[in-house]
Amino acid sequence: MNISRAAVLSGVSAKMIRHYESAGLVPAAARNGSGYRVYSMDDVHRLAFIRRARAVGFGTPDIRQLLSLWQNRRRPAREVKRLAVEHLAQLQTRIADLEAIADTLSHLIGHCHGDERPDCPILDSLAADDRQPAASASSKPRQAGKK
Amino acid sequence: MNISRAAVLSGVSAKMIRHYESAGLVPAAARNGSGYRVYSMDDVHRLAFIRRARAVGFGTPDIRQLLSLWQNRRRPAREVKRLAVEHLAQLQTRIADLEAIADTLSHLIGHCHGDERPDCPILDSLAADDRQPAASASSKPRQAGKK
DNA sequence: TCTTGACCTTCCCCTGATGGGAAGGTCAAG
DNA sequence: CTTGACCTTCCCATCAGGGGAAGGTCAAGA
Repeated sequence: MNISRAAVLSGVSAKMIRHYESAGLVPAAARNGSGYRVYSMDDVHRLAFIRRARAVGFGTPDIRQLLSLWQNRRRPAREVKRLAVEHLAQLQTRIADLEAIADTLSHLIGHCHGDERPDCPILDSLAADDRQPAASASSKPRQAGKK
Repeated sequence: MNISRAAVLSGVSAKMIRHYESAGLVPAAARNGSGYRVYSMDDVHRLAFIRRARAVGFGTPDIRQLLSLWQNRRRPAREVKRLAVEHLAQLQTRIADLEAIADTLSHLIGHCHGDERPDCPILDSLAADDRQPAASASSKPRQAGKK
């Protein structure tokens, strides 16, 4: 089958199929006489696997490893679990970071009256000096020797 | 002062100061006789404002608007609050998405024994067929007329 | 005065996943 | 043969940065 059919069956756009090929996530597709890429159902399954792995947030290097573990009949489940646990930890870190930002923001929003008046704690907070005065050095101290 | 001093005082790297200039977030800096960029404390404050806005996750277009609201003495706080509320909503959407992914992943992890055996529900789930069979069409139905 | 090295400039490439679009070749139906 | 749906490769853009090269400028010390 051609690439667009493989795209429909796998749920991965033709654009991304070519991209995964150039990124080495999938082996270079076979070609027919006119240079068109030709796919088998095995290829489609592999692409769908990639789509699902991406849907749970795995990045290219992780997916590469997952694919090779998937191919290998004798893989230990331990390896797969380790990858997943690491990835989950990263996700949780990102979530916590975003939550901290959201908390800050909603705090600011709660203090802003939000009417016609120009005074606004949100802007005030963005404009506030949050860095300590950096000791001395008046203008251009052309470092005597930094590192 | 030169760009590296402005970078230290504002907490924005010299690289990013140039980037913000080319992106139009800050007006083109004044130049001295040799073409070096020259900054005032006003410029530094503006850069620090950008840094803080980025720290709460605002993107370039939002920051552009926040800066112009900040400059304008007669702005209504309403405008600022609206931007912040919109941005918060986007943050919460992203957080919810990530949490859904994390939940899925931790569910899978919980079902994986993670030892030497090769059977692994994580890989099984990534390999599982999750798309309905797409009706018919056997091979290459070269569309008679799609859209 | 010359040397040195810290600083400045512009320009280009990289990230990661994805899409848009152009230029040009192929194929099948009418 | 024409048409248009499909395929190919290549380049560009996103976002918020960072890395680094090539080359000009400046100030301090010998």
